Amino acid sequence: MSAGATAARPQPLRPRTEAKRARIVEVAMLHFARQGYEAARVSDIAEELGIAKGSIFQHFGSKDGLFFEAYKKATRAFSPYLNVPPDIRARGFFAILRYWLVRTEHMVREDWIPYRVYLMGNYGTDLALRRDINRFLIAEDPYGRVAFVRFGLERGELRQDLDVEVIVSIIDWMVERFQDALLTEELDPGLFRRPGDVAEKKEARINQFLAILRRAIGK
Amino acid sequence: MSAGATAARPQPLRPRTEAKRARIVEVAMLHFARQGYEAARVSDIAEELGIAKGSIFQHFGSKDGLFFEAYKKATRAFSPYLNVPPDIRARGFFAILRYWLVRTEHMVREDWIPYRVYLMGNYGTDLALRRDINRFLIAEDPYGRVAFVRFGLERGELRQDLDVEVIVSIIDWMVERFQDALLTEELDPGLFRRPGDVAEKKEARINQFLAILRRAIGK
DNA sequence: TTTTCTAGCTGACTGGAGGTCATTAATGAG
DNA sequence: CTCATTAATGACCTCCAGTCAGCTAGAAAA
Repeated sequence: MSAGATAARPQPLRPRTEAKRARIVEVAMLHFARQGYEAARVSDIAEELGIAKGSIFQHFGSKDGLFFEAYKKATRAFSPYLNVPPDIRARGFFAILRYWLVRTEHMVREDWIPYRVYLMGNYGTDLALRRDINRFLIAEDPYGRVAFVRFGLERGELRQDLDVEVIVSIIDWMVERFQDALLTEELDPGLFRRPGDVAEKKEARINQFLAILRRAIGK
Repeated sequence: MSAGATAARPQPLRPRTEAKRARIVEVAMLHFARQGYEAARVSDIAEELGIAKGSIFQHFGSKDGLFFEAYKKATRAFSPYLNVPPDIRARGFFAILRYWLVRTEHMVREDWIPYRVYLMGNYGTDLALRRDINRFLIAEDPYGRVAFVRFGLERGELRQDLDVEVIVSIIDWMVERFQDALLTEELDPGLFRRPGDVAEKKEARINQFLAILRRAIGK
């Protein structure tokens, strides 16, 4: 455990080395996504790449370190909030949010590899790594959450009397809850009793969430 | 992995057996809390109890199974929402919530053993176990969240046009975020820049959260 | 009390995982 | 071509969850 992320690397690294690291992370992401953190085997990853297991440890220090890189790659693969079609953007903060909520489902299914790794990082790792992950999210803000909230504030759609962090936190929560619900459904369809009304219910949920959010943080 | 919780046990179990299970779970909780899931050793737990490691596996099937029992015990150790002094209760839903938010900090520090195990269950376990945990929370509702929300609805303090589940979900989120912030602070004091203003900031945060919540779900 | 039965306990054992390191190979600058 | 540095290898190590054949204690039956 202990994580500590990647080993320090002061020099800029040769390009070939960088390329190899990328290949390893790519395959690792797949294995983590398919099997979960525990069940993923470093030896399998090495075998699939046709390299020695030792190499992976040389590059990433530990399985934790490898996962952390995979997690970072996964989060970077997602589109920032403000990356939406111009017409949606023109309609403002809440329209953008709705756009992404509706999309979430597609993303979970289509782009499931980074998605699962991302979820594992949020829910499925030990507290030690979680700390590094928190740091990373604060430092990089990969989905441009802060910029998104600023956008809403500048357009006058959001209340001015709240800390930006608080608003960001609320957005996070909503999106996470939504993903969580989708994931749970996927893992355990029995939770949704009547399979017919899932779609409607989802639509209704989105509307409820957005309405709540408007009242909570909207002007 | 695979979890699957405890082995099936149709018979009611002898009292001595039940007592021993309880002792094991007790000690396990402590070890998990102190060392985290990964670092906790089943053999250490056995040694501390003066029993054979094999016995633990006989009782709980796996380390996962043991953790799940510890998690359940931890959650059951917490007080339900509605368990507050009468004068607080008389002041209604939001007063109760404030009461618990203010207490959270004490609880994290004083009652830290179940607390850490609880947090590990929420954040720090593999997705496989998370499914069991979700089921358990839905089935048992250990802190009486649903009853609490009903209380608020009956008093007319909450909007009638929202699903109970949605309100419960929002409450959960807020409490979790709060705990998370406290835990993060504990793990990494550097995140809070000026150490002096933490207390005030916390007070301010509680107020902000409650204000947001009132607008979001209050009548 | 004695015998029988069996749930529960034991602890040596295994398999397989992450991780190490001395050695070897590849790379690129001069 | 030479040499210094970086990367790759794979045999090896350690450690731990999980197993299992046999044993024990205590309750029920005789």
